[in-house]
Amino acid sequence: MNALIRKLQNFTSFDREELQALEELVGAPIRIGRDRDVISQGDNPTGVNLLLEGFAFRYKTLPDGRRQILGFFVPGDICDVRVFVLKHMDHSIATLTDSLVSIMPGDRVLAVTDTYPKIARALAWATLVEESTSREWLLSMGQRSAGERLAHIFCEIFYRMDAVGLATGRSFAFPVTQPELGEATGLSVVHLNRTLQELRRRDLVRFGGRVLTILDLAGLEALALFDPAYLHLHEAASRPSATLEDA
Amino acid sequence: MNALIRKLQNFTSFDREELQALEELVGAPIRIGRDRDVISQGDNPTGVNLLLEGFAFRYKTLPDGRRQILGFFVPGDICDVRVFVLKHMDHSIATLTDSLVSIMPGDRVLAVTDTYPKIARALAWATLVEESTSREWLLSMGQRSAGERLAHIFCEIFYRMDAVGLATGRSFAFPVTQPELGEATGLSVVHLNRTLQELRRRDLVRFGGRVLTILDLAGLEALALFDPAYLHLHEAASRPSATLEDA
DNA sequence: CGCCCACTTGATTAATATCAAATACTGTGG
DNA sequence: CCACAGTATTTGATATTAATCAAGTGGGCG
Repeated sequence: MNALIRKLQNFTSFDREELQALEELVGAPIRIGRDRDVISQGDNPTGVNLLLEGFAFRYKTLPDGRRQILGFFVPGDICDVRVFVLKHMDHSIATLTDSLVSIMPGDRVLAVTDTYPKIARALAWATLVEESTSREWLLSMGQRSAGERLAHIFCEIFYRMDAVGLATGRSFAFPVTQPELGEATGLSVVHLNRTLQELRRRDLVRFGGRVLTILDLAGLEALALFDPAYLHLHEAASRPSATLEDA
Repeated sequence: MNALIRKLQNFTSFDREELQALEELVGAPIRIGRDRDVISQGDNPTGVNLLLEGFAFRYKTLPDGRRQILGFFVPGDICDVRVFVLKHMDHSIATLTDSLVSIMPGDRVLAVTDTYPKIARALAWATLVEESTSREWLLSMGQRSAGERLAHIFCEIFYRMDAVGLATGRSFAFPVTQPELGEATGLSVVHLNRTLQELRRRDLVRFGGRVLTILDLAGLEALALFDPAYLHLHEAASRPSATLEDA
């Protein structure tokens, strides 16, 4: 079963027919090497990108080269379902590792969401969760200290990896380098390194060789002021009023 | 003509029937006083909020009281069309001044978007612009210095006010206090104040008495590394492939 | 009048960036 | 397998940015 389905099942459950439709939505996967753009700022988006395997991130740059990582993609994540409406991408998406990406043709997505309202709603949920995550990052950048910020990212990735079944206990692949973590937290590499060492020294995490292990989840969450509510996991969609899947 | 229509016309044009439908979508306005929540974190969203008059902002708080302003609303802005899908608001929206807000019932929005695909697409555009803005803010918080950040917010608000016809030359109402600007930029009040004084000293802006005047737009944009592309203004939607208004 | 803010200034401290350099690690060509 | 180049990680020293502390001014409002 693919990671997208697994992820959407955090929101709702699907019957056999819906599962079939979702499976068929995912087209031929494309292999993309490490550190390559999946789609670049300025491009005219033609399809909906889905990350099947590997890791990726969204980023934006300033004309002088400064780069900010806006969020990470783990398997099952979608690069914005309605990206079509705009003529030009206002940011880029790049791989962190060799990845398997599927480009879902827009008309196919449209057909499936027209036929299966529950799928439409689940995709809308995925988009809203991403927006919510982006808001939480903004809160982090503006108000959390370096240590809180880093701890918060670690907590988030853990919950997200766990939600798609990719965590082994409290350990999981997180193939990000320290320069990249610096760009995600808005810290210089040097300061990020020292901040990370502090988390290690406090026995909160182990991080090295592309694997992150959370040694003390409660402690890490407390430091980060982490509240998983913003990820909207396990929100069974039972509200009849939640029918606005198409706006 | 209301500000919502004016705003959506940055994306597309409407015929008489569509204009009528849009007018009817906007229900009885509700007056809300200054510094009050329009909707609060944890609330179950019941309708789509539209700001007709006044100013508001989206914010999120940490348990210890630190608050981050995530973005500003100017007249015509919508507080996320698909907010229904989620059970609980993950952030709050509050007024900056006495405001006029209309709550559009979800089923009415649904009916109109079902009947008028162009309206559906325009609303999707509005949502995507907001997400794009949120990403630009994240870039600002992570990579721009204090001065660049403040200049960038000033540029953004100017373009947005201008787009809904609320700027007089390069002057417009921006009734935000310095403590609030501090929460928007992630700076302490003291540092924000000094940063603002620096912009004044360089004759880039005049700001006081709730009115912002941009004295040197080119200079302010250069300092902020501002590129209005992320606001996706004047993007006439002519692409036939842009039919995914409902996902 | 008196209080609560908003705004401002100065002094000091804390957080973070920058500069410089050494050590490891990774993949590549020979 | 080894040498090498290019990163990534780490450390120390210093500079810059921004927060905090403290206090004073001024406006709006009950």
